[in-house]
Amino acid sequence: MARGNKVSSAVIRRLPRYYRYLSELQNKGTTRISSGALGTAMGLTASQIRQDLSCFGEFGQQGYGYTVSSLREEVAEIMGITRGHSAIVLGVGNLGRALIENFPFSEYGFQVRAAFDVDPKIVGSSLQGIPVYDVKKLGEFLQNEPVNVGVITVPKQVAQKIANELVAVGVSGIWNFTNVEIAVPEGSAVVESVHFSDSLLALSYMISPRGTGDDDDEMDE
Amino acid sequence: MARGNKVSSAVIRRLPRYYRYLSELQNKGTTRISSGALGTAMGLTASQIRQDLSCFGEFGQQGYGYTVSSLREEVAEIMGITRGHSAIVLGVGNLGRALIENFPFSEYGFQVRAAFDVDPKIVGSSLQGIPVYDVKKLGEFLQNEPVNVGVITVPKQVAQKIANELVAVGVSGIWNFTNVEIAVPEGSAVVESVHFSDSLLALSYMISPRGTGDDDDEMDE
DNA sequence: TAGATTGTTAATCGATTAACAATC
DNA sequence: TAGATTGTTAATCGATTAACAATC
Repeated sequence: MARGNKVSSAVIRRLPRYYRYLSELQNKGTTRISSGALGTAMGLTASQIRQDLSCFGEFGQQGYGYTVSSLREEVAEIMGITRGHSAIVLGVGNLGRALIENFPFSEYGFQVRAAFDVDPKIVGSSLQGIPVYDVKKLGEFLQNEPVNVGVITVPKQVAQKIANELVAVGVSGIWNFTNVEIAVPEGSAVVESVHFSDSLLALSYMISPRGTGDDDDEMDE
Repeated sequence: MARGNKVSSAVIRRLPRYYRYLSELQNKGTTRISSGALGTAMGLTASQIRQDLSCFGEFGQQGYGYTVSSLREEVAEIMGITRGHSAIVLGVGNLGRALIENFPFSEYGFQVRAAFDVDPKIVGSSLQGIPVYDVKKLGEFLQNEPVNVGVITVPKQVAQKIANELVAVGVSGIWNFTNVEIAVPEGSAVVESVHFSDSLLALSYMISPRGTGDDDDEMDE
């Protein structure tokens, strides 16, 4: 077990996929699986799966494989799902509202504590039981109730400004949905961005006659 | 110039970022840039940038660097922005509506032709001038007006079903926003997924005490 | 026990970085 | 011309795959 070593970004990005497949297997009633079978299902090699898991410990049994439910729980633990994260949503436009109303934060261990906006028409209301406050009250709110993650769904013009405020009060993660690169001081918060446009442009490349791409089959299909 | 070779996924994923930075530089009025300066701005090495670009041609000039506007155009061309893609949106819930109303498809060369839903309350209406049809009319619509990309924002239970219909009528790309893996027959359509949950779970890992991660600084900041 | 499958070490492959001749 | 910077080839680094002893 090569624990303690730095875990590469490639491995971190595969963890949620493992979790997704393991959850699916569990729902189907499958109780055990080998690295070989999981690899076939996911389009990865058995070697890679065993290598990936070995970053975190020993979860299998020789001659048997892995118990689906317990491996799933281990992966959940590794990713920090059980850590009881709290979050706030900055910007209750279409996207912010879509996330609050439809995205199952709690399934991933996050509790949304509040949302913030500038529009007086929605400030004071609540969505799914989550109160919407004036963004001016952000600092005040965070002083009383520290949160781990800020979800940025504001217009891109104010994204960096909001990020600065979040960093100032010591948020540890920023989940950024705007199409700009958020800059934070070295070692302050971690920024994870969902860049819709990057994704669409990659797709555009891949469907353009010349760029059928080599890989990527490894992802889909 | 190593043209004609297969372009790796890593390179394809960086193209949109190049485009983003070049657009920003252009907006700032910067007319020329060297691979060194661009690398510093983006957190990449000059070598990598030159290596990446060399997959597609020669765009610079020794002793000078690159002309921002023309490199930007070249990258746009490479990604297929100028190709005049058309798209339809499947599912006009919160997220579908958020995309239609806020995401600048046209900026990336996509024209949204129609949206589809099952809800009789919205079927027949239009958003931003885009008509919402009954999903039953999907096949009929596509016969008369072929589109390149289907954007899937339906509930995940029906995602695969919709994907099958899209593939059946020969769509070349699927932009999937549901939290499931879409399966398509080998060599039919390209699937590009925006997995919100994968992103949030990666963030969860990174903010969890043990998993401050090694890399990723290479991405943010 | 025999067969299966793990965790890990070694080999391979690919991607990133460094170096440098060409040249604007 | 001298300095800067490209495109490309070679060197390094890291990630994936293969192999295999350990063992359930």
